[in-house]
Amino acid sequence: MAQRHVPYQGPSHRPMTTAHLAQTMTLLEMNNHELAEKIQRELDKNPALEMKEDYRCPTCGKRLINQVCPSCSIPPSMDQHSPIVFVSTRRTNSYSGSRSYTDDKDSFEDFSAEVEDLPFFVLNQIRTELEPDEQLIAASILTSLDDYGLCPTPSIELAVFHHVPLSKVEHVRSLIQKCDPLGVASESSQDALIIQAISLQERGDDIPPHTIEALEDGFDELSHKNHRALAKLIGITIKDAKKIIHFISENLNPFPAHAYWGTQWNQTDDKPFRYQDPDVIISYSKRDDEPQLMVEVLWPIYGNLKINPVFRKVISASEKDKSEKLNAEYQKANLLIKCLNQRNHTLVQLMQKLAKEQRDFILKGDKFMKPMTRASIAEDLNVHESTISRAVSSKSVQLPSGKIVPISQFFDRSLHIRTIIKEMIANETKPLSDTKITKKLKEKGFDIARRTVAKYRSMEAIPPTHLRKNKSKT
DNA sequence: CTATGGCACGGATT
DNA sequence: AATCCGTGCCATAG
Repeated sequence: MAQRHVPYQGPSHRPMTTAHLAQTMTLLEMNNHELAEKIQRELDKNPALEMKEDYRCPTCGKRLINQVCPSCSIPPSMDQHSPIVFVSTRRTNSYSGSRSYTDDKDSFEDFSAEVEDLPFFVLNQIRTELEPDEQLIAASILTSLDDYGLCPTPSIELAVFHHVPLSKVEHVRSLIQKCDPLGVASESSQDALIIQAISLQERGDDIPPHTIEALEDGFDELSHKNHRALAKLIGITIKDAKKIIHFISENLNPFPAHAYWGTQWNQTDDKPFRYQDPDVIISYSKRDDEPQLMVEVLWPIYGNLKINPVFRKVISASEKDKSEKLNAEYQKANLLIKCLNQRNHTLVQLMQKLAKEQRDFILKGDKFMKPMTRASIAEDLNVHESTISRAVSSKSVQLPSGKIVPISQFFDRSLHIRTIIKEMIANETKPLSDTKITKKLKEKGFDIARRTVAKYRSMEAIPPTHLRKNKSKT
């Protein structure tokens, strides 16, 4: 890749008119929700534009296979670390004007603030993965959540109610349980805990051996904190049993609704959580044993934007004064389409880079976040940094875990240190003071000031030393 | 006296 | 040019 250290953008580099540039910028800034509305508006007022509801690649026009464009997806190379990136027409729930926030913005907000947000939050995470009938089931499960985030209604009952096979209900439920407040909509606390433990294990966290067994078979003993009975039941030492109980009480949450969910949007503004559709979805498929990342840049509308084919003929057929006006509309339509392609291109490039650089973060979690700046990305991609800024702004991405986070989180400079601090405090025997944490971090090679540790701590809502209890560690 | 939180400054980032 | 973030200094609480 040719490196250009002086970012240069000008007419000679790419034949762009100023209008083209300006519009690309505006479009780039928008997230899919805004863009969908914008496109709808253009569609309404410009007869030269036409939306065709077939499934062709928005970028190159080729027919999509499995919602994936065969030629535009950046092909997987031998290198496992390069993710597949493509523009996807997968449906999200925000679609051109069908749910307009402008009309009933207030009522919608009131509604979501008043009703417990959790069901919405969860449903929106998985809506795109569900068939329409499954969505119904999901909705019904989620609306019957109790205050703890559990759904005590047995699956069979739901199956009967909806006249669907039991396996289907169970399938939907298991999908829901993997959503953000992990274990949500489980039938019981026990199930919720099991799900959480399994997913922690899958994520590669250290969990004491036999934890899952203990949860499955020795739940009574666990809840009474009866070390001895538990140890006997599973056939482990009392010490290990204590470890398990400690681990569970510190890391798992029998009441999913009480966990912090959606914190990444909450922490900045104190407004109640508001769900936002992702603009990008990252998932992975296991191939061999290395997961292959797949990045879908979502296309904001169902169909494809095209120039209305008859429009051209109408232009030449009409009289001069009228054709001027039509021609202008034609140009405008053309421009919009070009700019949209430009936007897609930039987004794909950006995500390609991000997914490659932050692979560990995406797969393994916050701890593996690599600090990076927008400027460095811009340099690598040979675009102006403001371009990256715009592309990143107000967009969100759904990670394989189902969490939806703003793309700007990929540029969080302190996230990895914060996670390490969190971990240190979680594992501390006796409360560590900020100074001690600072020292420990220095040993690990993180040179940050004591004051900064304090800041991070408060960001993570961890109480100061003297308020933290002594944790007896076996 | 030690540990923390508040305020504000300067440099980095956007 | 505007904003964000890390840090130092100081007051206050324990």
